[in-house]
Amino acid sequence: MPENVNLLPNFIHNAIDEDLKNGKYADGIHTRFPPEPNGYLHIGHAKSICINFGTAQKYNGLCNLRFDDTNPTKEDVEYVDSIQEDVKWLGFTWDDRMFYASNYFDKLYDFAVELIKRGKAYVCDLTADEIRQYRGTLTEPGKESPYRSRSIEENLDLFKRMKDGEFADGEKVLRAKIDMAAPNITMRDPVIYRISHTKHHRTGDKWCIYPMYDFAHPLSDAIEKITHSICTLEFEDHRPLYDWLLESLGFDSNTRPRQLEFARLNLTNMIMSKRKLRQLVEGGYVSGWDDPRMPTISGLRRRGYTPESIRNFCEQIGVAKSNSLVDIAMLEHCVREDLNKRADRIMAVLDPVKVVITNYPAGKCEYLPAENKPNSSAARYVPFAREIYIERGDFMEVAPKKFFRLKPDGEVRLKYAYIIKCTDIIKDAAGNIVQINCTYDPDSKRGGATAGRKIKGTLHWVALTGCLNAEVRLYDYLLKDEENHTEQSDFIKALNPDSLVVLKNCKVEPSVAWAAPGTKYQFLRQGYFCIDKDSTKDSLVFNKIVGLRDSWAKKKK
RNA sequence: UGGGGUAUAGCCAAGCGGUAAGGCACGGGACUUUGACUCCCGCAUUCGUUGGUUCGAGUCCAGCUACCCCAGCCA
Repeated sequence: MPENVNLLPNFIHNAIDEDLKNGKYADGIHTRFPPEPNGYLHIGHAKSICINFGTAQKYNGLCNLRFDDTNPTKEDVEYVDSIQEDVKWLGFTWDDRMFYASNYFDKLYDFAVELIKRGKAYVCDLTADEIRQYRGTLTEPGKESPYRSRSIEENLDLFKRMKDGEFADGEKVLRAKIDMAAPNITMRDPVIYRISHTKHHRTGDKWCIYPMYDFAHPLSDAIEKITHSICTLEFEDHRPLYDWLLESLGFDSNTRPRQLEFARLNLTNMIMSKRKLRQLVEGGYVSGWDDPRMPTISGLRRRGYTPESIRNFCEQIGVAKSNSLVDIAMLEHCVREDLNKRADRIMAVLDPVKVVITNYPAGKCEYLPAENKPNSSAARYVPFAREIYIERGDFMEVAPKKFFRLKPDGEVRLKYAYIIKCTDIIKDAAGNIVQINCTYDPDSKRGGATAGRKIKGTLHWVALTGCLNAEVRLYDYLLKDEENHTEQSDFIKALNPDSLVVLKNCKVEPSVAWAAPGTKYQFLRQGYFCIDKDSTKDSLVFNKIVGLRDSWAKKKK
């Protein structure tokens, strides 16, 4: 069952409504998500996926998954597998409609031949360098290739020989014959087929010529009967070519696909370019494509993000044409919102300091009932004993005015347990606090005579008895700067050196002992955490997904 | 003085000639055995700018400005 995405009203839907009103696309709306299998999908692709699948859903139409694999020098099967996994994980299905542009190579070849027959394409012998020179500049028109006026017969013959492998890479190309003086550079006789004696990951050695995106894409769309071909803004200049091709090959304007362009997603503090992400992986700056700091779908999944939260994020940011930089806080809000509803609450102490409750009997252990979730009556039992750990940051020897936590002679409530009072502290030779002694109020447990006493602060804790040792990995943004305007070459210098902090001495309550990797929890008062795939039952590893909102931390600033 | 786009709050973003939605962020308050959650309240006399049309303009027209994209045999 595909999940629903409820996109906000947007210009794409307005355009579709208009088309429908004008009697176009009477057979229904059909979109496609067309990744090139040359890298892992990231949150920006998630936006595109939600738009394409979400638009199809809204109009009771269909959305295909299509691998845009027209450049074998850059593509690999490793990526087609991960892309499928990621789209599925996000909650979408393509049923039996998974296609490859490479499936259409025969048809595409025939279309090219047809174009030649119609006098709208020619084989050009200019070198890549010469083509560039002939193209002109932004302000000056190009000039026509000397090969532009070859006869249809000669073009047909040459193109077939290109296909048959008679020429070396780069020796010849097939070009659309449009207008070398066009103000739009895309229309200055664009290359539509190039020679590349490269093995393709799907078609093997069958082909030594491969179609260019500008040729393959509109025709693949037409072959699949796509109605709305949604892509990003940088392809806006290519739309005239998209239309020119379909027009030139005689596709009916009432049913042929229409290209619509939206602004790609940018997020503050995030690296989104495929090339930079690859550089992070290959340079060892992160542990892989699924490093929890990566904006990849696999990274977010490992970090502990849920598909629901990502879909919801994509709904909330909207779809428009203005370049935007979305605050990462928006994404974080979406995970918190989702996890707040579903994550079990547990107690874990990340930076432990020992507390001894001096009037609590040695050797005694109580199992206290604790809620798992706000809306669940099911309870777990957490052991309580004379010696417990609390968070080092929850004690201050000299505390500021509004510090509701433990301080000398101060009282604090232990969540699910008793009210304790700090009586004295023990330090080592260097002056570090190694132990805090407290007394407890035996009647202050839930249901007890003094349970209702108003105590401002409540702390989480873990008893030494039965507690689990864990490693917790804390993540921060890969980029400290909100805006990522660094150049390709030096963005590495802008990386946050503290994006990963590993805590090895964390103490977790025993209830999580058998939890599987991927399980998400709220560590009370701290944030949401997820068991990492590196975790074993002997050594637990948690990823911090996102912290709880923290008005105290804000106040301290 | 090539072409194509985009400008509405700190960040996204609705708005389609009738008097500025919503979310995030932020600030204040209530509640609280999570300084969380939840709930209230506040947050654009004004829509890049200047003119024009109109009873009425963020919406229509003209000029100006700023920013983004395009000169791969990448997608």
